[in-house]
Amino acid sequence: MTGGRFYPEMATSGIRGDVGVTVGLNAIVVAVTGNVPRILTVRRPLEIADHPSESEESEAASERSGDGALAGREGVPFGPLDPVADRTLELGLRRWLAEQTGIQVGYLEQLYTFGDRGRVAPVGNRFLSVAYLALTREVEVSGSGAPVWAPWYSYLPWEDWRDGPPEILGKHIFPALQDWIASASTERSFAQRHERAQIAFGLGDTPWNRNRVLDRYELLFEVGLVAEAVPGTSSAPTNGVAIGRPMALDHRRIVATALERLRGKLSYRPVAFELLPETFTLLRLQQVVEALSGERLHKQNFRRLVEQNRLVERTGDIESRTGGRPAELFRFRREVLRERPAIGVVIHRGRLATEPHNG
Amino acid sequence: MTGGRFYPEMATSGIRGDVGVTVGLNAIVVAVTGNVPRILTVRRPLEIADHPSESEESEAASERSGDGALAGREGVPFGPLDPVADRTLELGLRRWLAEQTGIQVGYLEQLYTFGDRGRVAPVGNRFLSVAYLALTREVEVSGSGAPVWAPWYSYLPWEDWRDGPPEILGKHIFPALQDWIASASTERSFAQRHERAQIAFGLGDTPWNRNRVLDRYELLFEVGLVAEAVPGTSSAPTNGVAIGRPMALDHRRIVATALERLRGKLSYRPVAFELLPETFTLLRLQQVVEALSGERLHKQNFRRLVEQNRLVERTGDIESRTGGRPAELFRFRREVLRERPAIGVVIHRGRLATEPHNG
DNA sequence: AGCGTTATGCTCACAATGAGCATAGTTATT
DNA sequence: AATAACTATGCTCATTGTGAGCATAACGCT
Repeated sequence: MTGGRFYPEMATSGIRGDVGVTVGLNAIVVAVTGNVPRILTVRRPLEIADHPSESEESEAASERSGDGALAGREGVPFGPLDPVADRTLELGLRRWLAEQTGIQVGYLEQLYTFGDRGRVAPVGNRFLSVAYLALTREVEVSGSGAPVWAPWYSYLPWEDWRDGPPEILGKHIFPALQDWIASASTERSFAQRHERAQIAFGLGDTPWNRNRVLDRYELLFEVGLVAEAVPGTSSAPTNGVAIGRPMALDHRRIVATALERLRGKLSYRPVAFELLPETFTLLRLQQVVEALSGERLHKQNFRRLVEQNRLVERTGDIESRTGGRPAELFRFRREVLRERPAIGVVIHRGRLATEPHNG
Repeated sequence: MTGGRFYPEMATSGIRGDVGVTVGLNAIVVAVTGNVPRILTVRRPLEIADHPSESEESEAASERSGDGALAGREGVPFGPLDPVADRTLELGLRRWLAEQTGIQVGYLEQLYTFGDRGRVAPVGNRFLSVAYLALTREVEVSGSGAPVWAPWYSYLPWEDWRDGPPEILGKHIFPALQDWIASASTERSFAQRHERAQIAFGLGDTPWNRNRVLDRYELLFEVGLVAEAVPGTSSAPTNGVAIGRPMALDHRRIVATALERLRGKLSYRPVAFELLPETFTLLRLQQVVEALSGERLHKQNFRRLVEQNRLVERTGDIESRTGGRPAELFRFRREVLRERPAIGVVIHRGRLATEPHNG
C-alpha cells in the first residue's frame, strides 16, 4: 500500500545500473504412492511455456554446445511472482500452482533462494528463484503445464538404500570418485577431495549419512557424473556417464535440496502425516517414512516410537486388505504439535545392508 | 554469460505489467562477547542511507500515522545485490559487508527470503530481501553504515532464560496473552488462541521450547506487544506497552528468525566454534552456547558431551586468569565434521529456574 | 491343516542423559 | 600460614532411549 513512499529511490527495477532482477517461484511438490516417493514435474519448464511469445525461437536458437540441455527436458513447476497481486510469496505460489496443476497444497515451506545460476546475462536481467517444498497426497493433476508425477529417486538414484546400497554406487560412483581423488594435482587437493568424498558418501569408516543429499549431489556434479543444463555453469566433462535422469536448468539441484530438507525434517517434525490420508495403518506410515528417508526401519521399534510418543490415536476401524493379519487404522494426533513440539518419526537407522529378519 | 539467450522474454524487469522486483541482502552478523550475544546493527538501515538522493525527503514526508517508524531507527545491515558484478548471492553479501563494516565473515548461511512486507507499492517495485546468518568473532567495525554491536536479547528480552524466567514474561507478556485469549470473539477462536499461546510460550504443562523463537515473536506481534515499522503492516495496537527494543521495518522479525535458526543448529552442528578464538577453555565454550541457547547447562555434563564426542582436543596450554583453578585450553577438532557429521553441542537442558548447585 | 504374510506384544542389552558427589588447583583474604 | 572463595575436573548412579530380536496373533490361500 504505502510502502513505496518510503523508498522512492527504489522504484526502479535496478539498484545499480539498468540491470534488474526477475523473481520466480519454484515448487517441489511431493507425494508418496505406495512405496514410491514422487515429485511433480512439468515436461517443459513453465518459465518457458508460460511465455509463449518468444520461447520457440529461443529454444531453436539455443546452439549450445552439449546435449540440447533445455529442449523438452522436464523440470519442477515454476511460476512467476506477480508483484502486484501476490501479497506474499507463499500466496503467489499457491495461486499459480492451483492454476497450473489444479493442486491445492497443504503443507508449504520455503526451501531456498537460488540466485547463482550463471544466468547473469549481458543484456537480460538477473534471475532469482525462490523454491518451496510442498507436501500433498497424490491426486490427479492437470493444467497448463501438463504436469506429471515422477519418481523422486529417478533423479537421485544413489539416495535410495531401501534395498541395500544402490548398485550404481559400486558400479559407477565409487570408481569415478576414486579417479577424481587420484587425479588431484597437489597433495593438498588430494587430501581435500578425499575428505569430501568420505564425508559425502561415507567411505572408509565414515558412515553413510542419509541427510547429506546436497553434499552428494554437488560432489557428483563436480566430478562430472551428473549434468546440469544451466547455461554458463560448467562441471567436469561427464564422459558419457551421466547418472540419473536429467532436468532442465538447475532444477535437479533444487530437487536434491528438497530431499535433504525433508529428510532432516522427518526426524523432528511430524511431516509424514501430510502425505497420508486421514486414517492409515502403521505400515503405511512406515512405508512413507522409509520412502522419504531412503532406508528401512525396524518395524517393531518404529511402532514403539510412534505409539509411545502418542503421535497417533486408534480409530477402532480395521483395514483387512493387508495380505496378512488385518491392521488397525490410526489417525494423526494433531495435539502433539502442542504437547511435544519437536517430535518426529525417524530416530534410528534400522538395518541397511541385510534384510531385517523380522521385517 | 549465455543465460539471457534462453530467456529473452525475461529481459524485462517485470513479469507481468510494469512492476518489477528489487532484491536486497540482509545480514545478521553474530558475535559473542563474554556472556553477551550481539548482532551488528546500523543506526539507519542502509537501504536508506545508501541511497542519499531522496531519502531525506522520503523520511520527512513520511506522514505515517504512528511513531515515526523509520526515522533514525536501527536495523540490520542491508546491501544491494549487484546483478552484474555479484556472481552469487553469497559473494554479493560478502562484498558489501566487507565494504560497509570491514568485516570478513567466516560462517555464512542463507536464512530466509522475505517478500511479504506490505511493500507492494502502487508505483514502486516489489521489494524482496534475502537474509543471511553470519557468525564471526567480535571485531572492531567501522564503515559507511556506522555499524554497532548491539545485545541480541535487547530486541527479544523474553528469550534469555539464563537467570531464570525473564521477569517481563510474568509482568507483561503472560497477562497480555491472557487478555488476548479472553477477548476472542468465538469459541473456536478462543481455543485456537489458547493453543497458540500454549505452544509458543509453554503455558500449562507444555514446556518452554527454546527453539520456538519465531512463533513467540509472531504471537507477540499479533497481540500487540511488539511493534514493527513496516508500512502497510498492522498489528494490534500496542497500548503503549511495547516490549524490547524496536527496529526498522521488519528487521526484528528477521532477527528472531536468525535466533531460531541458530539455536536449532547448535544441537546438530558445531557452529559455536565459529564464534570463538582458535583456543579456548571449556567454560568459554559453554558460555557461548548458553548465550545463544538462552539457558544454563550442567557444567560437568557439558564437558562430558564435548569431550566424549571429541569435538575438541587439548592444546596443553593453560589459561590461568580464570578466577579459580587454571583451565586447560582446547582447540576445535575440525575432523569431527568428517567423523560424525551431525553432532552439536546442546543436548540437554540443565536447570532453568533454580541455580545449579554445582554450576 | 498347513503355509505365507502381516500385525502386535514383549524382552534384553547397551548407550545416552540428567543430576549430583567429591576432589584438585588457583587467587584473595584474614 | 590458614582459610575462604572460586573454577576445573573426575566419577558415580539412576533413568530413559535405542537397536535388535523372540514370540504370538490373525488373516487368505491351497
